[in-house]
Amino acid sequence: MPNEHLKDEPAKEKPENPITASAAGEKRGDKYQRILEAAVEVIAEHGFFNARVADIAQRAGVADGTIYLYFKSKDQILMAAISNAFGAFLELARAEVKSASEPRDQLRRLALLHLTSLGSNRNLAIVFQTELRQSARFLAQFSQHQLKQYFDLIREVVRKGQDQGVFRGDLSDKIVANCFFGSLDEMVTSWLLSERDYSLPGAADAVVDVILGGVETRRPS
Amino acid sequence: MPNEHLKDEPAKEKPENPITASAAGEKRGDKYQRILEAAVEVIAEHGFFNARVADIAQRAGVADGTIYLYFKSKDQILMAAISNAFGAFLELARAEVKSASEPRDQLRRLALLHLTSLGSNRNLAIVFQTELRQSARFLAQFSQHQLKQYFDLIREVVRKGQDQGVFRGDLSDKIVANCFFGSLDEMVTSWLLSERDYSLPGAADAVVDVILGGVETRRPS
Amino acid sequence: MPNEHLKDEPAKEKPENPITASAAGEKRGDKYQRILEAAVEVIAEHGFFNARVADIAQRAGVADGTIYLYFKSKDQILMAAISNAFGAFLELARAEVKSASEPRDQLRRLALLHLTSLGSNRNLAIVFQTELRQSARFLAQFSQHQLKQYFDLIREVVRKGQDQGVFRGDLSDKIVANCFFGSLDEMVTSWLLSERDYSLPGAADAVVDVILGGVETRRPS
Amino acid sequence: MPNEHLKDEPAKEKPENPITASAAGEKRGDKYQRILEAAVEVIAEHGFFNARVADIAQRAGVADGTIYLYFKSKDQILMAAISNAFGAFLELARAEVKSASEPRDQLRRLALLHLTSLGSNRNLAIVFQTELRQSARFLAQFSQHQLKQYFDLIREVVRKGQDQGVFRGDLSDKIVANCFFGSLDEMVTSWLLSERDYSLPGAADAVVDVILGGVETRRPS
DNA sequence: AATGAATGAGTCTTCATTCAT
DNA sequence: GATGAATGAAGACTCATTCAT
Repeated sequence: MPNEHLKDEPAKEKPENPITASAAGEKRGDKYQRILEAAVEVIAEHGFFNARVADIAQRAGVADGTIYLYFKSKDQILMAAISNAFGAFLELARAEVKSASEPRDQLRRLALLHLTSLGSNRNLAIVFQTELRQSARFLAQFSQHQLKQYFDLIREVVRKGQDQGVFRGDLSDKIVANCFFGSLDEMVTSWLLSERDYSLPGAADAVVDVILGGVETRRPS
Repeated sequence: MPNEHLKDEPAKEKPENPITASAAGEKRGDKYQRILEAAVEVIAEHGFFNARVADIAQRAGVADGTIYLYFKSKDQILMAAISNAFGAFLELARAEVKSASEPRDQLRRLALLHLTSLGSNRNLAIVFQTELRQSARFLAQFSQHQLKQYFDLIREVVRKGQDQGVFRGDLSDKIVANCFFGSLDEMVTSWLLSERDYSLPGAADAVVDVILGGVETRRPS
Repeated sequence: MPNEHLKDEPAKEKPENPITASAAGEKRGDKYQRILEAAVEVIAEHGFFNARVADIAQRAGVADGTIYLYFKSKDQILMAAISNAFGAFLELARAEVKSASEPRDQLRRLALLHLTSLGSNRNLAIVFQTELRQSARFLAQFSQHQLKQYFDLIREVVRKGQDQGVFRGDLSDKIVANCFFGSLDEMVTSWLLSERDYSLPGAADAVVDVILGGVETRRPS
Repeated sequence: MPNEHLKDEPAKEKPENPITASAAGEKRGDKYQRILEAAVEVIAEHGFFNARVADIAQRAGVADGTIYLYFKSKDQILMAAISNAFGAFLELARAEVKSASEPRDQLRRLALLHLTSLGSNRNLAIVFQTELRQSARFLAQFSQHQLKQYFDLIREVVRKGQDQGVFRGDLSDKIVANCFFGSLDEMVTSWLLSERDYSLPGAADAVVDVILGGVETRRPS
């Protein structure tokens, strides 16, 4: 488990695929991971509904039938891929929160992690941005559970900030979390649709600036 | 109905489904619209890929084959439905911007329109939140064009605010627009996934508060 | 054609496929029947589990998908084919019973009908002999219902004969019906497995002779 | 080979599974038999075509691949199971015939054996009633051979009875054998489809009564 | 213009069989 | 001999699209 990643800030110095990387580790053998990775690639390329199981198998270098030794159905592959990757991300996010104690700092780190993680794995980003919502509705279990945990993590930080008086107390923590997540999410989306000629993590500060600016209590100059 | 929000803005006095409503007008006859509306309903219910053309036809009260007198393919239906609805929304958004002159006011109005429009038509909201991104990738033309116009509208307001000195000049207008749109977008998404037991437009002020708070130049107290 | 077997039994003067024939009549259009007939042919040839839907479609002269406009599943085709044919046979059997009043005569006629019907349509006979029992277990509804009615018809005749004193009263009507049906059934099976170089209806008298001989009350010579 | 079962008549006092029992004997080792028995169970439960080799393997407590060390194919398993069981039954039947000399007595014993054997092993009965005919057509060699031998045995008894003048000479021995076998066969089938709340061997006398009654020469009272 | 029966290409999934260990 | 993971061929079924009426 690649969680020993950051004391101070070194995490951002080696940001390649923090999510996928942590998913490795031979869980259920090599093929399980290969299929999962192939699935993310193919789904990113064609979208879930246009992705053929045969393509995933081929890209994973296994026979079609082998897929079904590891997954019950095509749906399950998507679920597993998202859940797997998001679960890893969630761990990182929690570690990130723990690695700091000041709420503003914590949000800043979360934002950076969010953009770094997705910015370093385009395929995963695509799956997250386009398939996650689909699955949220149709394969409903997922987002209700894991995504909510991410939100809860953000909300906790917000509430702590409010308790400490560094964040405005007149805002719903839920709305703040929505703005925070939504802003980051949209950054990723627009980055995906763009030529991706700029650094996504590089925009983290600006985004945090905006959100924190609206959330912080005004310090009389 | 979250409409009693403004005093002297006649435009919003008939806000029920501002998007869909404006799409009416017998374009290419009654059936065209009926099919479009049926498509939004069915797609909202099952998702684009699980929506069957036969279902759309049935809900529209026409024969399967009739669909193809009006649309070239299933893809075209989704495109048209989104484009149609979004085009109407875009008009409203432009009118909203014109109806005010102060940038902060303009953003406030846009936010309210955004949340009111989607908050008053659940089906359309679903299609926007879940299918729009898919289509952005697969039926690519759309978002590149119409969604960009919406973004550009926001960015213009932001830039104007920066020029006038009411918004911080050190922020990229694009990033601000992303935060603005992303926040609203996430509000809608979380509202859809929730029990929808609260008023979406009612949250507009809070969202604008956060974003504007981070964007406005700090007035020395 | 084994039809010239009887002098004064008008019912049997047009016995070509009494079962299938009566099933005709454009029920649900031409294709429904064509598919059913094709199904019987293909199933007779390969057995139900080895029969491919595509083959049935081809033999019926329709597209694969067309099958599913008329039947819900492959199983349903078998069910329908058997039920359809057996229903028609059941009607004939009832008519046959009504056409005579003397129990021995009634059994004689039933036997002749049984052998004539299956003897004149080899494919149907195969399906009945080999697939009926399978379906009795797996598509259980059928035999529980229709086949039971045939048995009940036989048992009624037997009971009437017992009441009238022409049949031994010390035998269970169920066992007698089993012997009667089983004997006929086995005649068909062995005929199917043989070269079919003899007339099946021609054996009716002998079978009835044996069964009746064992069932009749002994008339003192 | 447990065939030393009857001197006079005790055979019927311990009728549990005469067929299966005789099949034992470590032919080609323990696993061969275990697989055969598992096959009968699984096939009885699901039917041959719905029975998976993996299920048979599991029930036999061996690995999937092991099956193929003992059998060439799935078809071969069915063939072997039926052949094995029927071969044992055939031996019993021959012994039964030898154990008596009077034709009527011989038929009576055969009937009792038939009903006892199948009545004491439901799974085997199912396989015989439902799969035997299938295999008769598709795995053709079998019934043409073994089943024919059983028929021939019956026919010999019948012919001997005719020669001795105890059976009517005007009946085809084949037809009589068909009636005899068919009646017994149907008894088993109807017993299987019923709740099996009655004793199958208990019906032997009645069946023999009917058949013999129709076959015996009438003794002038 | 409208219909809706018909089409048939496309794909997920199963499972008998193999073979490296 | 024994295993069981892996294979991949095969087939039922769906549904967007067409076209004769």
